Amino acid sequence: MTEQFVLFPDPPPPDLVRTLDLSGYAWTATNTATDLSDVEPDSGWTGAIVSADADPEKAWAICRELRKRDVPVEPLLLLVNGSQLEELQARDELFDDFMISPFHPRELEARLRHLLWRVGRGVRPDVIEYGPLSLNLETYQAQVSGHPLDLTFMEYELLKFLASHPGKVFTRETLLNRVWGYEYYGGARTVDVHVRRLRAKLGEEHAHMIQTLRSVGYKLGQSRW
Amino acid sequence: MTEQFVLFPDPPPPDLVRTLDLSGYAWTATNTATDLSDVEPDSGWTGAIVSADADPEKAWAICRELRKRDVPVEPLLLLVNGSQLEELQARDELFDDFMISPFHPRELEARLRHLLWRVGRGVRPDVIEYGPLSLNLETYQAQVSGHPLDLTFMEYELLKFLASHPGKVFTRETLLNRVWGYEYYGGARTVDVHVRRLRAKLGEEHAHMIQTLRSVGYKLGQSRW
DNA sequence: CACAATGTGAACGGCGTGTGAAACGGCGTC
DNA sequence: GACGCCGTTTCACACGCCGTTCACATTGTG
Repeated sequence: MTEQFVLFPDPPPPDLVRTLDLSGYAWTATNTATDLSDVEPDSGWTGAIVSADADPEKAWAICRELRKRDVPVEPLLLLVNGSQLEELQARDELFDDFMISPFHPRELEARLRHLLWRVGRGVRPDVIEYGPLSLNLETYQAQVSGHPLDLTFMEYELLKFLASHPGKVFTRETLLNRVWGYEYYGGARTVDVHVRRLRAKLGEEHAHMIQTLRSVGYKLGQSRW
Repeated sequence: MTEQFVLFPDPPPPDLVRTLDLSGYAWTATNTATDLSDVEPDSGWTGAIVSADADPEKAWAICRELRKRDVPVEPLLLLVNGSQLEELQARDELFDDFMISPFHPRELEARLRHLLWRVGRGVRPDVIEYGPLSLNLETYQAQVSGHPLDLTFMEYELLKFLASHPGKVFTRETLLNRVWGYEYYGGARTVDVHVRRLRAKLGEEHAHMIQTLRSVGYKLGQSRW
């Protein structure tokens, strides 16, 4: 119900308005980002759609304003015409997605839906996924490639922490601090045993997801470069 | 820098190939995700571009495969035609961005650039770079001109220290103190052996990056004067 | 040419890690 | 309160990597 988009400019492009209305999205148009706070809904803006068609310079300014707020407006969809594609370069941080106008109404719907899904996932991750691994944080269930894993509490916590930072290496010391707690005082070999059990439960096929870095620690998966 | 994209299907759409070639992106086409590991570059795939135009069902299957790997392929750009936009619904997790074909070559360029930028900044690049050399301090990965190096702990530490001060010459004594630790007491020739192994692993092409200064010590790279 | 410094190959051995099993401790049941 | 179960921690031992050292070859320098 409280889907409220910010639109630029005011008045917005007719085809944009038409599609939003048909899709059931509410919107508010503006020409200046400064006075946005006055009309901002309590739940915050759902996102922004900025058309750079008419006044590109001002559109970029609006984007910057929207991004500079205490709570940046996300997602931000940019509408450009074909000749403006080069302008996107070196401005990657100012928008989340873009679309070439004139556009297909269904494309706008699809992009908005996908953008909302993406930010929704980012803000409140109730599941952590990495490759074949999937951790449901609400139900404490874990599975690899569809097969559920019967993990104990500590095993789950360790795997969750590793999967939250894929590719990053953690020393046993760090793992003890972050997973077991700062007040924990015990042997570092405890980590080894839990890693061993995790590998066993991951199965031979996925055991290598947790890698050992000799005289350093452990990491889950690999990040490229 | 080896930018290597995975393309589906094989052969890929001609306009896609043409644009990628013109933009200077390397690519590999495939019809099955299973045999991808055989041709995967050492540095991993840069991303994937899946065309759902010809065979939508198989395209979705490919997307799932690419996402379920131990190292998920990211970013994944989906190519659809206008009538397939509805199929995107409820499949948000299978792609990062989509584009309607036929497409404007500049749009493809812009989307790829923005996608690469996004995934690139997603992981905070805590890396040391010097020339073709690149050290990821978080994952303890090292590579020269795209090829990963399989370094041991001490080799990595030594290379990291040298790369942190490019062009500067260090005596064996200094290296022992700074890399091995101040309390270390052992023969200085240990450094020589590690330098030798580093040179070997750097490959003949880059072995000269570590230079010997007779009766002084070692340095990495050239000091510019 | 002589000597020193460095490169090279190989071998030793310590130490980090994997592995199996036992001990510990909390918690619920009888 | 005694017992047993289960998750966790600790211990002991074996294995193999890899850091270190040595002997010898090669290169460079006065």
